[in-house]
Amino acid sequence: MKIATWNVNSIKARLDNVRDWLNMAEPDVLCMQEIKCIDENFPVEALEDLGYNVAVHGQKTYNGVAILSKRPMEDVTPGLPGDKLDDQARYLEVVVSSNSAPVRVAAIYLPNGNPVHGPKFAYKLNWMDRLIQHTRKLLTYEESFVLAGDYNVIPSADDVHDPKKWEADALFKPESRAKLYTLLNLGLTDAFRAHHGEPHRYSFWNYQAGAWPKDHGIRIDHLLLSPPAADRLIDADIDAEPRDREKPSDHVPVWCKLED
DNA sequence: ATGCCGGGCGAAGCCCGA
Repeated sequence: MKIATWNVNSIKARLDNVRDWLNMAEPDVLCMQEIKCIDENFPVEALEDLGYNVAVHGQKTYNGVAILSKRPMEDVTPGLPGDKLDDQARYLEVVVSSNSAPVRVAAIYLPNGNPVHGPKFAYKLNWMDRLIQHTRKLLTYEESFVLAGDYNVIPSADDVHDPKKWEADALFKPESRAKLYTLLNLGLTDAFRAHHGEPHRYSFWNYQAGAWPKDHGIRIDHLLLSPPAADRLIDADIDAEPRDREKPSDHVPVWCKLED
């Protein structure tokens, strides 16, 4: 089962690119972030025509996540628990059926957190605390799950072209990285890193300053696997090809393959 | 380069992203 994550930066602006990639890569599941539309405006029919079931948790203008799955989805649950006042659409969880054990899949759009001196950074760290708490609960089920998304956290200096330039940024601040490590240290596996030790592989390149042709990127899109899912991990990679297309997203898809 | 692109909103120019 191939499971992918991609911050598409507006599904309306990216529909053609998304369709092309789905046809080429043929993932069983795609978690999308920053769809930037309300549920009613999500192109459900266009994606159903490609053979996908669709689950959407959108909002107007900003954020928004969605999950496409060729297999049936159950227990579709929008929203990260832990703060009833949080109205930002950044989390969607489903259970995807499989030939063996089903896989719980979450689409995650973790807050950016900049600027670091202010409420946005506090919101990011609090959101990560909620994700850690929720993950603790999921782990008690002892099942396969994949937390897939735009984490807006650079794990290490190997995951950024110029660590110095990013050291004061919310994506690379020690506080953000510490929370990511706390999450990983619960027993999760970074699917890409499990298959790739090489440094300087990126999932995001800024639109500005020729970041893509100069390969000035960062790795911030991750698939984090529970122990039973990690036992089923066959392969994982970043597919940078869509960044070279016309009207690209600034992020590219990251995927993993699990035994069915 | 704390805004160089790019998208939403809405119909100009601001907000936001990472």
